[in-house]
Amino acid sequence: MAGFFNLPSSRATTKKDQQLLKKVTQPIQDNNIKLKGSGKLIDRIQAACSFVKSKFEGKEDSLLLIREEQSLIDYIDKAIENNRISIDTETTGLNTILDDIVGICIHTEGLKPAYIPINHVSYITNVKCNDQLPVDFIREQFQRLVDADVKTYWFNAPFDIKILGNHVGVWFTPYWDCYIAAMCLNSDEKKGEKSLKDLRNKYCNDGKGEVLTFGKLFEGIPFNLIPIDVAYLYAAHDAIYTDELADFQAQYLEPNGIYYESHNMQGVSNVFFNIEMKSMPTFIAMENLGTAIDYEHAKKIQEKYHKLTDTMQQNLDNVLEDYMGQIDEYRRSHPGCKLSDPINLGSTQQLAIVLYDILGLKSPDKEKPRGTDKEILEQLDHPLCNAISDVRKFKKVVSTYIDKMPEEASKYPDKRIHCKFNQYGAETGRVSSDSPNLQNIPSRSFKLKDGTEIDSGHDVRQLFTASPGYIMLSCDYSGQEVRVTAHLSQDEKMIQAYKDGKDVYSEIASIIFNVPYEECCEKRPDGTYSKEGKERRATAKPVVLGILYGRGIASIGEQLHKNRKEAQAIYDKVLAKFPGLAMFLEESEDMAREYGYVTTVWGRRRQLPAMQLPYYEFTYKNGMTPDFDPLSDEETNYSTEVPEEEVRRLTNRLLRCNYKERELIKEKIRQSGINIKDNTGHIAKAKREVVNSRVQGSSADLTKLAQIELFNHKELKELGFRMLIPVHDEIIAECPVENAKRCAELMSQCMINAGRDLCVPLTCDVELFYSWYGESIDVNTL
DNA sequence: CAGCTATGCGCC
DNA sequence: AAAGGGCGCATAGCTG
Repeated sequence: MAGFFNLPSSRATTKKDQQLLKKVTQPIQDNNIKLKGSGKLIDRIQAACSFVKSKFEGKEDSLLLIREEQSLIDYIDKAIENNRISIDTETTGLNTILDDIVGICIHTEGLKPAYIPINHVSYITNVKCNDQLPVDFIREQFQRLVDADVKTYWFNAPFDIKILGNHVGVWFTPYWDCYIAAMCLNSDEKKGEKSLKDLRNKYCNDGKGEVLTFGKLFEGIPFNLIPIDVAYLYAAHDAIYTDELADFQAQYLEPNGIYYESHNMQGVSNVFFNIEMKSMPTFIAMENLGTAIDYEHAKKIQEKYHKLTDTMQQNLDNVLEDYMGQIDEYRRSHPGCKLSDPINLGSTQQLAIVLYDILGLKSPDKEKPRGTDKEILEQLDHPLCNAISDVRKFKKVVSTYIDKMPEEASKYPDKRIHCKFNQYGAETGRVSSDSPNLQNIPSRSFKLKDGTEIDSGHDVRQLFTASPGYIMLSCDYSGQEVRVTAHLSQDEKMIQAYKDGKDVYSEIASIIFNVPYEECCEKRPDGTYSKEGKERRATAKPVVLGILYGRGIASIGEQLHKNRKEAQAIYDKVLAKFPGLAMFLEESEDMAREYGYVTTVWGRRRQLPAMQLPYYEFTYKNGMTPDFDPLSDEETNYSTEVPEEEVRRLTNRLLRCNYKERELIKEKIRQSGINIKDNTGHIAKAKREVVNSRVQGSSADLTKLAQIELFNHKELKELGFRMLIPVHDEIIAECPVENAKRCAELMSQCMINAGRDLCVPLTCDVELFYSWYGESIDVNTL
């Protein structure tokens, strides 16, 4: 294995290399790969091939190409014996359902990394290449790994697992995903530098070899067109990189790892193995199953919303008519201005010109003098702004949801919508979703300027429907984040409130509105529904979350329509009522400052390096200290380092003065030959992230634990229960209609059980629908 | 032409 | 002085 990395330099350092690289990275002129005459593509393939071959000359024997049955059998035997294998797939694209598998890279200790070609096609004849093992045989062999429960190592496991599942027919349960491990170990891994190669170079390369940088080589060339004898040279790396990276990570994450104890990795290891790796199959299952779409309903609302969009656009055009004179006038007097012809009010730049330069309006938001967001448009309350607001709302909902969802689903043979869940989508540990994002589907209605209410929440959500014979279940944690906060803070009053079956949002609403607790609940003590109570609670909710996420007093006041003083009083009163909460806010900050990270209930970490930065950093310009002597030979003479004492003095001076003075003092310091790096902004942001990360991260942990519980529940499985979409504190699922009652009970029970480690009770609300957010079905009527 | 950023906005 | 956190996506507009 060590010898494998003694490769010749893979960087395009020679002139010839550079020319070759340039050639192969030229854009493809003709994307129609079926066309034999697509000369450009053929040129690029040939160029890429000769480049790879020249780089690997003489090294072909360090890699194994598996084209015979016995060869694969032997390899699988060895992997079973080792109880470990790394797997990586090569495909024609990134869609695990629509694209196809091209080959598989595997590696196990004691054998060379190997490549199994499956679907390579000659780029000249467009005919499938010879000597590729049949898929049925590969399935049989890989199934042996599954049956023997061999530990499988991957990078971005869900992708490869779905590819192998959908196109080879074998479903793996992953043991180790290096990507997820990397995020658990350092959630701060820089964006865009999270690829296998990036991470492997960062942590395993120790300068012992150059980076293989021909990742771009095959960009735009479908991998199945790369000749096998070239493909295997390139492809077999990934499995071995996976191994290297996993070995590095295991030093921290495996209980017998050398850094496990010394770095207190118990919590992180728990999150990796018992939350992340265990919940991974739940995401894989949801992505592959997808969600049914109600195409009839889609057609109906498409008609309705397109028509209304046209009406709104027409209305805007009419209003605009009145101002065309002024606009044309401006065009004449400002040649070369950015107004297009015809004018595009969807452009924020052009709209700003109209509002602020032509109409002479003044932004109500001092921070955004040329802002055009909905708050500003609303406050301007100008006929043009009002018309634009209406158009925007419709365009958003039509383009992002109503037109998009059916279109997205139609791509798939099963006509269901298959999004992607990014299990570690947020640095806090939250899941995100894309292609399409199913976690931001409208849930509320919006109002038009004329007062008409458009119920986009119901209209759009009902696009998502239960499979035939099934019914949808939606179950959400009530007050998930605040309950988690009660546990994290160990605030006795909060805990007691929950133990008494009270709602903390309502408790805080009673402080804000200065009315008894009972008048701040959605339901009165007699069980009847209270509109005012619900509203008060609903007002308190963002205030509570605001406090948790470091929202400023002024901003809280704004939301409550109170002045700064009143808002401060409310803030103080809330913290006085829950002293443990106040302490939690402080202690979390201390934790971040001391360790550089904060933790969740279950041990997840989020790195916040800004918390350990000094407020200001100073360096002497040009490395010249004030006593710089150009004739001196002493090296210290060139130091850029400002003495500690001086740093302290300057920092104090900057911190103590007010905002106005600060810029002046900064300028003075600069003039004295010192550069200033101001970290106060980063630190302030990190301070706000501190508490949020703990609360949001713990909530994410809890929801993932719930998914695990639901997925592995034997009875639920037998009842045909299956999850569809997790939406942060809520899980959408479906089950056969006849099992609805039992599934609803179990669903709620599982989700509550998932939080058994918390010191507060949890409550979950289940609802049943035939379509998401459609008419609520009473279990007893089924 | 793709790929990037800025702005705005949907959700929890 | 004032500052809410976490996402993904559509559109406009710029760049290479």
